[in-house]
Amino acid sequence: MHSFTEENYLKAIYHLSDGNKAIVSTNGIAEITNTKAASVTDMLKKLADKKLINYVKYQGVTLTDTGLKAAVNIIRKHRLWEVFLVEKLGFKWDEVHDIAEELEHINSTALINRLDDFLGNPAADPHGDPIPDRSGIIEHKKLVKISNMKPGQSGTISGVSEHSSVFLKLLEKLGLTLGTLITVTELIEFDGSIMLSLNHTNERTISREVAKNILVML
Amino acid sequence: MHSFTEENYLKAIYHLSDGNKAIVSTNGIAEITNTKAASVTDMLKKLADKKLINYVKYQGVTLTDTGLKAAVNIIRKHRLWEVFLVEKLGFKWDEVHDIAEELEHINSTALINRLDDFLGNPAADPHGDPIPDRSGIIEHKKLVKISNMKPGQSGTISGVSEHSSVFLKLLEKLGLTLGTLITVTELIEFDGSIMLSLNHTNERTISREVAKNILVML
DNA sequence: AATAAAATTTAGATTGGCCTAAATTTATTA
DNA sequence: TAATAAATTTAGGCCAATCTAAATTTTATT
Repeated sequence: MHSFTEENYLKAIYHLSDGNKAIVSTNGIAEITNTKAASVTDMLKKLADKKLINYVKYQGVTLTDTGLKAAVNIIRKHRLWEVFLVEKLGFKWDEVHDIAEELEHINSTALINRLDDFLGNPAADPHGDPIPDRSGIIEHKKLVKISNMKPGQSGTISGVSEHSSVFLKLLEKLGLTLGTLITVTELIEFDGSIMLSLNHTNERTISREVAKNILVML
Repeated sequence: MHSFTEENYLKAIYHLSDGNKAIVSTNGIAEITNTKAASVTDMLKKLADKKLINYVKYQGVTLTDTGLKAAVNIIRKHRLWEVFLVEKLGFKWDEVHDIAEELEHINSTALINRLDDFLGNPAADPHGDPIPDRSGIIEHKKLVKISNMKPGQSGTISGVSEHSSVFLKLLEKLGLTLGTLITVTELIEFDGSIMLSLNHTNERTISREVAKNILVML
């Protein structure tokens, strides 16, 4: 289908446009693909020739319908493989990203659909990100950052917006894993940090930076 | 580690040298890698520079210890993935080769060792080929081609030396799958075809060509 | 042993993906 | 709004992997 590299660009554009068709910049793409802006420009021309993106010189890019479909399919594969790695092979949630990054490029619809069934058609990956179904539809849950919650509000941790291993390990250590019930008890005015209760039993104080990356279902 | 392409060359050399260190020809490699001899020559130089093969111009190549190790590791991955596809995802034995061909290049020792455990450390893949253990040791069973059996001899079908989908589907149709007990009842002198009984119940006549590609444990 | 055939290698080019340095366009700010 | 800064693109090159056509070496055959 598309080359390994093309797929990575499509995925990058998808992520930068927040899963939609927002305009994305050359430098933004360069940053998350670990390449230089000049290389990105080259590739954008190729992707535009293939009608996967709309590209206007100096103005940025958006995904076409075809491009979006392709990107969503890669996301689907990535997330299903992550579920497999955690649920079946016993990896931790902070260990699976790099491996899934490779597996997502395996090209077989039969494989991915069977894998989906084997896993019981999961709705979300180990980080709470929704898994597109085989027709490419994504069920977006309305989640709220802890940093946007008011004192007294409660909810269940249902996602994270930062996937680095250091961050995920920290959450684990703090007991802030998916499914945990939290209540915001206090906002610390001085530095914006936030006090929480976990499952009505433990207390935690987390920095604003951490709070921004934890998503809660109210 | 090594590039996708390098891995495919190593695998090709491995197969052509019968899993050993026999001398392999440029044309032979070109044939199974679907490239031209000139391309092979280029790559052989690179592999020789990296000490993965011993290469003497015009004389052919052999794998070095390092090269053999790398090749065996790819074989291990390929065969474990095949087991996964058949045992866990429900693919048929004639459907898994191409997918495993892609999966074998995924680069993670942790992944493959966990997969091995998840599958119960299988000794052979769905075609009966032995799976190297994590240290690279392969347990070779002494198997005999049906075409080399004498009338009256019995054994259990334990492998095939041809992996094409047409061949495997034929075996399925004939009931000549792994584990089937067969007895050679007669050799037909005219065309070399062979009469068998299956599990002491059914009769089958197979061509010499088919018989050559079925391996039996006596 | 000489010659023809087959196998292999070299020469020279192409394509995909990437780079640096220089040029151009857009955005910012004095 | 003119000048400066930032973002982006172009120009020109590099490397991996491939190819065709021509040259060379080995093998097979008179």
